[in-house]
Amino acid sequence: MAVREQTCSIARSLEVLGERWTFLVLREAVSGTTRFADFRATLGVASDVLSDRLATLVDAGVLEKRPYREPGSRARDGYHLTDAGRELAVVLGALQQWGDAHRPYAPGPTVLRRSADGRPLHVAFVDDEGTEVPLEEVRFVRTATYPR
Amino acid sequence: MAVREQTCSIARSLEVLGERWTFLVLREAVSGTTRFADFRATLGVASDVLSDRLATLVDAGVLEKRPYREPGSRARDGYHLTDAGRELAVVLGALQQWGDAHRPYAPGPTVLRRSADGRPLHVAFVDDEGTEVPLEEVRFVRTATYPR
DNA sequence: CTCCTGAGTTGGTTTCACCAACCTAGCGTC
DNA sequence: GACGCTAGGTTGGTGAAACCAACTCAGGAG
Repeated sequence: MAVREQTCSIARSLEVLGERWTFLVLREAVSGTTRFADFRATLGVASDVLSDRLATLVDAGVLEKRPYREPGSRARDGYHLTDAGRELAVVLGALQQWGDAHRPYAPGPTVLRRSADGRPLHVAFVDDEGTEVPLEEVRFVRTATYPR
Repeated sequence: MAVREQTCSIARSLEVLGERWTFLVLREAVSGTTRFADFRATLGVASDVLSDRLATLVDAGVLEKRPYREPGSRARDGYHLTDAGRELAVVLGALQQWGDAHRPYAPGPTVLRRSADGRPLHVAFVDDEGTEVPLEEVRFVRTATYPR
């Protein structure tokens, strides 16, 4: 990846999120995981890589370290989502719904998203009044200078 | 990344999309790029890597090769989005909006999404009636066995 | 003071991205 | 019909990054 500062906001997002394991770490974080050992156990990621990814995410303000103390144990740091991190739920939701639709898995969709009242949700483009806009009506428009 | 089949749909998406450059290739594809040389020129990616990524995306049914013929030139293959590929616009939109919000770039947001009528759009969770649902009301629920 | 456990760090191996150079149709040109 | 040009790759070598196993380090438990 080029080192120069990226004008494209997708590229800038990927500077933080684009490394191997990062989205999976965030998936775990969104579903409540906060401890190093729990990330490691559920993901099966090598500890040096996990250590690096957590540090990158903390640097970027996606996660924050927060000390906790298990009774009868010394103080340790847990990793908690910041507001910026919580907003990544939209990206994760979009990835999940695409995977459910286009990377089929014999046992069927394994994870669903539901609101607090239990109704099914999906991720979509929405106009400024909060109403879904179908994909065919969406255009990507470039408004400024573009990389390279 | 583990080789075994992933039960998580996010992980399954990332098997196809999670390599370096893939999202940037798709960003270009969504904005109309179809030719090898054009991907190369706008992204600055090495040709062997580009070749590999395009092949992966074709294999996964995200892109399809379609022959074209420039007048006075031989037939070549262009790379065009399939329906599955077009649906990735939601993921790209979500990444872009997060980058605009949380990875600031001095000149300000560089790319906006607008519908055909020019109104601004964003990406969000939506209920089954097509109405936006605020993030705080969204829960990720696991409905089946989970990796590891 | 020894053992255990969580949270990493360190060292060696394999994979992958990067770069430059090369290949290969087919077309236009002479 | 040989010659060069161009798009779309492939090949070979190098350095970084992921992977794995082993080790460290701090504090509490016994």
